Amino acid sequence: MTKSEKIKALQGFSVGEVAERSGVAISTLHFYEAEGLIESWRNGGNHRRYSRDVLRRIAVIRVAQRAGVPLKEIAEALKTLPQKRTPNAKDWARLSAGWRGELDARIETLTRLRDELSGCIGCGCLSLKACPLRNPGDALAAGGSGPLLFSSPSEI
Amino acid sequence: MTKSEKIKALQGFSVGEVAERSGVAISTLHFYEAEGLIESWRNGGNHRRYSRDVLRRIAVIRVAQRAGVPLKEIAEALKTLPQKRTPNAKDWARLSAGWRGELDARIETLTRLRDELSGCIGCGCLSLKACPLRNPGDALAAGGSGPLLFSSPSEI
DNA sequence: GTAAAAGCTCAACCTTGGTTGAGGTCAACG
DNA sequence: CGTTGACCTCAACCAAGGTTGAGCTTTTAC
Repeated sequence: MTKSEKIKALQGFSVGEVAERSGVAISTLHFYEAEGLIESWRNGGNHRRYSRDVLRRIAVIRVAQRAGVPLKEIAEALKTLPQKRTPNAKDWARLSAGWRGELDARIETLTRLRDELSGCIGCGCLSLKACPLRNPGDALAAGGSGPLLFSSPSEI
Repeated sequence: MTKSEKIKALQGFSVGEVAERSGVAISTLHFYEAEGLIESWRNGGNHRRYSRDVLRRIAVIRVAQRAGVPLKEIAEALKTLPQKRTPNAKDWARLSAGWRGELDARIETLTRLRDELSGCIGCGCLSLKACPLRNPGDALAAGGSGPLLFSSPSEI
């Protein structure tokens, strides 16, 4: 860390600096703070100051969003990070591992849908009684009590 | 088709019947009609009447939604269906084939993200300079002019 | 020392995909 | 013929994830 970087670390980043370095709009940073996703303190003139850690936090938030995790869930996960010390690699890895499961599930759901869709392109999608798309696998597997798209195959 | 089914076909389904047979709320059917996704005519008392075709249309809409296609795009695609005759299996298959491409792309994006995330769980996600999650592959591949998450790897 | 740039708060607005409710009409059953 | 239940329209509301703008203060640069 250079001397000027040490000063930076003590004074903190301004909201504009964080926006530029993270690629996130200032309004989004305000929004994230209001939603409890990030934190800041204020300087004498009521301007926000951020610690260096906020950059990694924002990176994690954006990755989780890409994985399809809603902000509220991300906020919950971030609250499980240690408050006393700066989170380390292991802490971040724990969050990632949790989200990987959700991501796996989403990929599997979409992959199943794609396979069914592929089959139906060949068979005249949605026109045959046996079409799996008409009766989503999940609802069927759950015992048929789910909200079936069509109550009887003869409907179409 | 039984005799009563023939009468049904002439008179059309009521909105309540379509809701029950399709598993979609009445308010949603009104909404879909307002958005140009489905059509109806009116009986003497200004009540909506639907042709049997609407059921397949709704099935297709819901499948496309599951694939992540926004309603506006679905509406566009549905407008390419023949207006003169009842769409046949080939017509529906064409739409499905188009959406399959989008679905493929979404699956690939998520799969790449998962693989990167997996790597980072092992490596101490987001803490190392080489972490691919910090600099999404797409932006990099596009020539680096995209909105990079962090301008310099040394930021974190 | 002054002007521009950056920051502040708070409320309003945006899109997507619908749901809810008020106030009124239509239809079907007994 | 009356009373339910189904239907109508239109406007308001919801959640998520932000963006925009007005009006005011602070900081920075010349």
